[in-house]
Amino acid sequence: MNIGEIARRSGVSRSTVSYALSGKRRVSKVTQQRIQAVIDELGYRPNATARALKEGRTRTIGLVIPPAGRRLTDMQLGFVASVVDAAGRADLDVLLSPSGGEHDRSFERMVGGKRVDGVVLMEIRLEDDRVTRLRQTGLPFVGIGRTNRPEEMSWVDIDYETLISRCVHHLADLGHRRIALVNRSAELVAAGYGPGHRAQTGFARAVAERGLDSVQKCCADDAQSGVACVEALLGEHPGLTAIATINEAAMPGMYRALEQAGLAVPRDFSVAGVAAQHWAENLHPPLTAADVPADELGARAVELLIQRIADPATPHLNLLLAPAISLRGTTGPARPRDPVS
Amino acid sequence: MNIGEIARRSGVSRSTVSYALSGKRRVSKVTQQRIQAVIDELGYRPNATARALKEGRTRTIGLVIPPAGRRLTDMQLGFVASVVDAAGRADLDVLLSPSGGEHDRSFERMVGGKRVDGVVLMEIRLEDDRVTRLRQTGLPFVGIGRTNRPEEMSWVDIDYETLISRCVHHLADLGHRRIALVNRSAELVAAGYGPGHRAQTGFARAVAERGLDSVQKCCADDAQSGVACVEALLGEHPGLTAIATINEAAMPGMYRALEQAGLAVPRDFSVAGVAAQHWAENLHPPLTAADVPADELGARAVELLIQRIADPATPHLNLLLAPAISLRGTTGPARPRDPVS
DNA sequence: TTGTAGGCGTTATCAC
DNA sequence: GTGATAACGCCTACAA
Repeated sequence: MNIGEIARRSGVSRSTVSYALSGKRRVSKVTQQRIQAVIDELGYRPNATARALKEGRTRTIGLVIPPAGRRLTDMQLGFVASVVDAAGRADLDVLLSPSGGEHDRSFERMVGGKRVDGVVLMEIRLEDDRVTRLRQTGLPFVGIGRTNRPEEMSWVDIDYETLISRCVHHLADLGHRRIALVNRSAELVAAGYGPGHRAQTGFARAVAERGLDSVQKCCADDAQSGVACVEALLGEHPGLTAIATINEAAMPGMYRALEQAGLAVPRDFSVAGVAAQHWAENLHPPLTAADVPADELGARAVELLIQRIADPATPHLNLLLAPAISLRGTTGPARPRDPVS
Repeated sequence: MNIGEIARRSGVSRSTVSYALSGKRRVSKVTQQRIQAVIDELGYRPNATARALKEGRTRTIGLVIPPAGRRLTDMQLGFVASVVDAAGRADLDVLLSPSGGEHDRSFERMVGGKRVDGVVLMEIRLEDDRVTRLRQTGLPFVGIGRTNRPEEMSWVDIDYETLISRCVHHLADLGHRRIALVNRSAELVAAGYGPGHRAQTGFARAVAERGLDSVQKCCADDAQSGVACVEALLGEHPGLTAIATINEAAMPGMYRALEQAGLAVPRDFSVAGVAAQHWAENLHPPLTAADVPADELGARAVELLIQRIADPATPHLNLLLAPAISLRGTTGPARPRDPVS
């Protein structure tokens, strides 16, 4: 079932059918109707592959997500959902590539094989081979996140450095003197994951500015690791009264460990973080956090990408968000731990 | 940059380059190396679109997920992850289509435009237009879930009817006489969502077999709705001592409502359900539940699909899983509520 | 061992 | 207002 068959049955040429469909050339009303009748009868739809070959574009964007095996955080999920949603609104399809490091087969198929018109890249590292590869091919792409040389690409990102710094200042304002940073997983940070490093930077800066005692810890992205992490922190640092974190997925476990240690939040212990708005609101208790508008970010990334696809010569655009901290009741005045009971 | 360019620079014909690449014909060592050198130098990769057009297949499968706007449950997420993972292992790419009802544009592009070699369908309804459409086009597809006429398609599914029935029997064995079923959202059930209906059936059957008092309630897929749902149940049914549920996403809220009502689990109130294994284990407290192996299910769906793509005449295969209930401590002997305090 | 040529299904240019 | 025809880039009979 192809355009030739429709043409034959309608008694016209293939080009006429094509034009009847696209409207790029006037077609007489009668032939138009005759063609439409045949199309409806046979349920014909143009072959997208042939069209893509002819037009030189696939009307598809690639979405590179963290590699298989790792569970997506709520924020990442929000990115994916909003990218897919925004693409759909623009009648673009989304091809998924779960790939992390270099030489990933699905990534290479997508990029090398020109399967997509552009790419949205998630979980970018400070040095990122995928960015290098994409720049080399000239395929339009937009990062949700950025590398060490952000001026070389288009991206949207969260200003983790500023946000974690604000968390620390907020906690310091409440009188906390010993604060811990709970980061993402050690592997991720070791691999040069941007937010992990920038959170460290912002934390270190704010802690220095306020002259606080501090400790940093990496923690895998799950509840159990959150429990272990906080247990360790409490054990090793008796004076600790507050945590700042960018690790959403570990939060439920962190709460649990505090509870089991007999520490009430925010009476005995404060927690502030950076998290997807939806997630922060639905935690129990709701987390005082810089609310990352994950949905908006994905949509903006797609907008930028569509722009770059339309005109690859567009200068690179960036969007660095530093959403305000929403107070939700997990932070309060510092109170020494282990009071003489 | 195409195969002709490589051929020209290597001083051979296009077919020789093609054969050098595919290995389907012997090529002398010297030409082989000359060609390879040029390819490496220019970084040539065959155009996937052209290849797809020629070969009549795209090496891509479609994955139809619940429509945008709704958040995926942990189980659905597990399906997506395992489908993507399994597809990747078979060097297949995954095209995403978030579409629910009928006449969805992205679904129609995917199916009508022959953008994929086969489709994995999620969240199937008892009567499902997408299934009708796929059957009509003849495109191979596999459901994660099944319609009213399961013999007409290939699918993998969870036997919610049996599992909820087992939950009820388990609770009845513990002495519970008044049990509630917390279902998925009213919209989903009204739309003919299979698991919702089959859970009702299994619940009704088991309740009748054991002569129990019962109540069924729909609940949206989020924590807040879980709170509201359980509050309503406790208020309207003072004798209630146990809940059976298939609503993962509402679980945290259900726990919270019980806690706020002063009911300890499992001492004062029991909960059993059907949930992704990963989710049940990580709830706090871990949920006594029939552990759905979401990862396996997605992988099996892809296996079936690959089989159907290879040979569309394969008879339909099914896989109906009824995993055992893992006791994790949210169910215990019935104890009357509102004891004279 | 290599080259020639046709065709996958579509769009768009040119001609009538 | 409509038709013939040449691409798009690749694969693969068929020929040499």
